[in-house]
Amino acid sequence: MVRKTKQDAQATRARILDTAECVFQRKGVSATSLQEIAQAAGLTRGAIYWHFQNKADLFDAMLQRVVLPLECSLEHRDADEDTDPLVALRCGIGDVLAQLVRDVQVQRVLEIAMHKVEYIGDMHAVRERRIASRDAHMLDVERMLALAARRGQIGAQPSPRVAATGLHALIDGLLYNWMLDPKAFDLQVTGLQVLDTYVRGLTAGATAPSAPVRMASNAIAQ
Amino acid sequence: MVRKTKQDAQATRARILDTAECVFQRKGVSATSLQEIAQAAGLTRGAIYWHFQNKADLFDAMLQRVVLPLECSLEHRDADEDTDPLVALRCGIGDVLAQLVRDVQVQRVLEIAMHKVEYIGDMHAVRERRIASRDAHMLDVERMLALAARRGQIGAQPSPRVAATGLHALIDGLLYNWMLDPKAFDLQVTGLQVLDTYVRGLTAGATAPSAPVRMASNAIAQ
DNA sequence: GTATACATACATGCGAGAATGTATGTATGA
DNA sequence: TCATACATACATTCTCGCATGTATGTATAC
Repeated sequence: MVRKTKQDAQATRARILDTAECVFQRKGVSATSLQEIAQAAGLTRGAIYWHFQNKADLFDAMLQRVVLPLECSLEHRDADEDTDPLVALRCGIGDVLAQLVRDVQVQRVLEIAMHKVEYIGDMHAVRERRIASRDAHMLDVERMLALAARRGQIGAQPSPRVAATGLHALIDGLLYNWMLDPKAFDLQVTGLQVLDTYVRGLTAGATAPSAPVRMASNAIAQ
Repeated sequence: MVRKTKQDAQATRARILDTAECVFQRKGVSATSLQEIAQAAGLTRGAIYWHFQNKADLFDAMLQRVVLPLECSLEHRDADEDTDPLVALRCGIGDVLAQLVRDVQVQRVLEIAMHKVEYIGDMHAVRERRIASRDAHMLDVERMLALAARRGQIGAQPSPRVAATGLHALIDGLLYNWMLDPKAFDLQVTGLQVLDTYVRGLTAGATAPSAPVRMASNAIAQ
């Protein structure tokens, strides 16, 4: 083949990532050779080794491409502090669920990250970043729950940290099980119902009368 | 080496499984060769091929050895129908958490099953059984929640199915995150607190006055 | 009791393939 | 002309599955 312009090269890079997503999802990360990805993308291994150091680097880039926007949308939600923290929380999570339901690419990458990769060796760095990302997100949630507690919207009984841990576990578990079998339940509907149930458990020990949070602003599209 | 008695052979088989657990945990399933397991166990590949058909068969046996007792303890809980279903639910989950905290072997296998294996190809059968097991357990939980709803202990608002899905997701997420970083939180304490919060969210819509379920019978051992 | 026959419980050796990383070739845009 | 963007070729290293070897337990016959 011939040398391309920089835009063409970026397109090639994107094509490699797109192809890798599909092959990884189908065969798992460790069972997929770079040769397979290259062939499926209509290239050779040389192209992959030009754009990425090795398979771990490729996997990392693939993950970042999807996860970064997702995290940004969450952090953006946390920004507004004048609004009701419980409403903000519900909206943020609702957005993530909605995005996941509608975006097939996010589904692919999340399925790979949860069920089609072994976090060892080269992937250890990826695992570390996963933990860091989780901690950051949990700190945000914890901060919002602490604010809600100060406002008397929820009780102080489970500490904000514990409450945040549970909330995060609930969402993680939902995603985990939905990825395992997407037709087992409706992620958006069930997810919001379950989330509301958990939050209702938190508001049970509230000092202030709890305003009905449900169905605030997350219209279930389509 | 020489031929052993049947008991010796069973010991060899167990040693292979024990060794496989450790190596799988350290290096991941797909990156572990049977040669490594054999060498770590002080044997050769011949021994492994005698006891197991291949790596998938070995992995399956390893999983069954730990999961089966765990499932039995859960189903045993579900048997008593005359007691309070919510109490029974809490005790059952509390038992599982306690067992997980105290048994290092269960921790190893669960970590492997969650983070160190890719569910594709040969492992697909394992994944299917994982789904089946989850469905069975969720049916049990759903049945108990339906009973609690009929008794007016919890509201009918989230259907038993949705409530069970959330409950299962909550536990799954807790285990998943704890396995990712065991020192992030105390599984037993946080787990029960979070579980109580969720159940409190269910009881919020109850018709009958809810008896305090907390601290019923799950003393946190040790 | 013991000799025989067979199954058991491994060890060892071999062949074939496949994946990785690197080194090198090559044609083009700038 | 030179760096870029790939393709191609090569050497090395594993791994798997099978086939075969071997020595012992075990049951049965006599």
